[in-house]
Amino acid sequence: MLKLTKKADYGLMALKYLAEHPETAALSAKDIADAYGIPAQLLAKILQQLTKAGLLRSHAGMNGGYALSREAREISAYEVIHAIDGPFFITSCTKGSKSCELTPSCTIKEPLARVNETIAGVLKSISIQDLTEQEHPAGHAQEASRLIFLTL
Amino acid sequence: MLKLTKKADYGLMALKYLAEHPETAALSAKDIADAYGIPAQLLAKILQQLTKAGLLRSHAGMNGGYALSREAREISAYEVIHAIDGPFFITSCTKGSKSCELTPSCTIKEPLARVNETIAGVLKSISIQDLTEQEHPAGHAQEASRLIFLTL
DNA sequence: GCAATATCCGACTGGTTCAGTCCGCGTTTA
DNA sequence: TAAACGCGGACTGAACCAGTCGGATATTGC
Repeated sequence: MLKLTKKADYGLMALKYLAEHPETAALSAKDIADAYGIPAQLLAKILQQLTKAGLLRSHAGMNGGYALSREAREISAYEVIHAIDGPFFITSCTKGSKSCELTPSCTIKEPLARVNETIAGVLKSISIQDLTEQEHPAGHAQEASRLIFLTL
Repeated sequence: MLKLTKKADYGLMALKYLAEHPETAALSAKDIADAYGIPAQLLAKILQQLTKAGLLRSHAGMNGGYALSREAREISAYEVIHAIDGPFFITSCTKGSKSCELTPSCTIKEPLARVNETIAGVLKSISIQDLTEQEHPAGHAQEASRLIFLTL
């Protein structure tokens, strides 16, 4: 449970790959898929979703492909996941669902909603750029999580 | 995506209910299920899992049922979720899986593993007791998440 | 213009997981 | 002894995920 779908994984990998190859004008879905050994057609659909969400710019035709629409530092992991898997909620019933109004049961939801926001905040603080800096050099992400642990 | 299973939800609700009724020696699965309007047989299985995990104490026979095996403050949401849904990982391939060793693809995993730990840390910091204090009175959880947002 | 290379998009399938149910067994107490 | 309760395996239907197929459209190079 609580795991990313493979699609979201692939999406993050693809964006990271694009961030690592800024010199090329555009990379095709097949290029990226081959680099990681993932199904090309599946990745293609994912990249289409990311394009529709405005995270990528696409270009059809020969030598076409995809490129980041913003700087890698300006794209958060949260945006990627959200674009692919849709809005996520830890609570199984979102506000407005009937199942919870009938039974005044879910007093649990309030604290969990706060957890949800916390997780979203963490994901928003991590950029594609952070993913490319696989080594320790005190990126945003690492500092943040260290601080979090100190405060808990 | 990234949502708790209903089972985990039910488990948290049940523990919260038990924490709110410390005077009674034991509550049956049916009692709790009726209180929240959830399927009794399903809840029963969940409570059994929590018992096996050591979070609850069970007592068979008439007037039997379940009771917390520790103080509500000493039981974390993480333990409950872990007991019901098993260990969770954000990354789709855990360490040791073959699919990732073949392709040296997953340089993404390291940062995501850190996110995973962060989330686990947040869940560990929330106790059943915190769930019962639905109002604001500056419980652990709230303070923690406020600090997190400041640091990010 | 034509063919190759791309993105784009809907439909489909097989597999897995989740939610929930059924049923029989062991245990405790009145 | 019978009722109330926990225990645990097996099963079903529904939903979702991963991946594939097929075709339409756009762009480029020759």
